[in-house]
Amino acid sequence: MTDDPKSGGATDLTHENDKPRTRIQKVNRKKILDAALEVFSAQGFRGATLDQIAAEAGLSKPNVLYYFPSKEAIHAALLAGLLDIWLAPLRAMDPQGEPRDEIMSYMRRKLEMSREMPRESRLFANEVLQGAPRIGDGLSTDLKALVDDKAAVIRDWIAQGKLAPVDPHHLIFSIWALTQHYADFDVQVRAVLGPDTDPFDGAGKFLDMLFTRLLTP
Amino acid sequence: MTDDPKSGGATDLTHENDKPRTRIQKVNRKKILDAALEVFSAQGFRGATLDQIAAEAGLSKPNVLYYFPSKEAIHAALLAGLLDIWLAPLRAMDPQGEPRDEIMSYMRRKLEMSREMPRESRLFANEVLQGAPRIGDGLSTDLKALVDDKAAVIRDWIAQGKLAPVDPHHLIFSIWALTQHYADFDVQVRAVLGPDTDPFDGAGKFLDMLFTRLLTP
DNA sequence: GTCTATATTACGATAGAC
DNA sequence: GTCTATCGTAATATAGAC
Repeated sequence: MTDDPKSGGATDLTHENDKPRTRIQKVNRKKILDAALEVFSAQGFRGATLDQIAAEAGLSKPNVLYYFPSKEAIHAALLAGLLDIWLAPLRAMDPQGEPRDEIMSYMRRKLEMSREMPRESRLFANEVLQGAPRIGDGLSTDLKALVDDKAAVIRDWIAQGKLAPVDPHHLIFSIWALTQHYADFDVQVRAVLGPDTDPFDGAGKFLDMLFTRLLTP
Repeated sequence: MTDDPKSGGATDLTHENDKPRTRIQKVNRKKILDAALEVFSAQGFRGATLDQIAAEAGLSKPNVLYYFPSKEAIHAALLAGLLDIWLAPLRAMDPQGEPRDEIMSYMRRKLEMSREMPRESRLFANEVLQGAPRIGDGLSTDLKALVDDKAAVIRDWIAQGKLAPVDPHHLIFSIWALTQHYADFDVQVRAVLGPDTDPFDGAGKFLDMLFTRLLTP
């Protein structure tokens, strides 16, 4: 890995720029957060142990706690940026754009995130499924505000006859449900399809057809 | 929520008739399983504690372990019947019936289960989300067999021009995803819709429209 | 910064009185 | 059948040497 302080891919939840850090601090924090994402997303918060995270990160347990004050803090650091990353594609929906293109693009981008970032999806699913104890406020403030905003946009589009009349909120829920399902229920989907079928290939075609039919006036 | 020993209808996972038991055994086993469903579905297996289950059941912890040999055994008892209950509506899909009616009825019954049995839905979601460590085999055997069977039925219907051409497996996945979302992500849905809107009313209308449009040739 | 050793609690499960 | 008391373990977190 080359020096590259400004780097940070799509999956970067590390907030490495929040505070000044030495190089080794950045590297180790990143190792820990990646390991924690692996373990928390697969086991949930309570199911995960610091031993597992330390092993996955290739560090000793006390060393992990040298970089983060507690298990809770590691989890919080992961969740902190997640909602923003998760909602970026919805935020990008352009009121000036062509309605069906905008919605189809959103859906496709969301499905792509399920394929590329299944651990993040499952981390989020674990949190919400258990009542969102550590992210709950963000749902009824930030999330609700954004969704209400975009729902109003969709409502306008419908009023202008550019979309079939559908409930905007439930339209958005349906995109979440259908795309995240392929990340969150991955084992079930693969168990049903068998080992030789890629779930996302079929999902892409199916969801294209579904939303085309749903949205065409 | 924990009392009411005489109740017990659609949600009965207790298998009370498996072995002969005295009346008090039946009552207490049922209390424990209901409490365990409450706690496991909200916290996941590892997040749940016997203390919580015992408190919810109104029994002491050792008394809980008098009726079940271990925490694991309580969880297993809950999961044992769950897959069957969960798939009963799909099993009921009739190859002789009118295709769109059959699929619409399946979807509606599944949405109704999300409304009436959200805890069971979340218990299942927790299990699958974490890789189905305790139910995995059932997915690639029983579940796959049933879904493949019904997928063949749907394929026939399509070949006869009675349905729009859609991938049968992904059609079934879409029903699961869209209906279970309202149980599994309940807190999120309610946070977005606000306290005065019933998610399931809107969901029923929306999903009726969605699947009607999808399935009409 | 990193480690070994350890303090401390929480939890699953058992013993044994009643 | 039910309870109090308790054992043993595993998990979070800290102390302190290097």
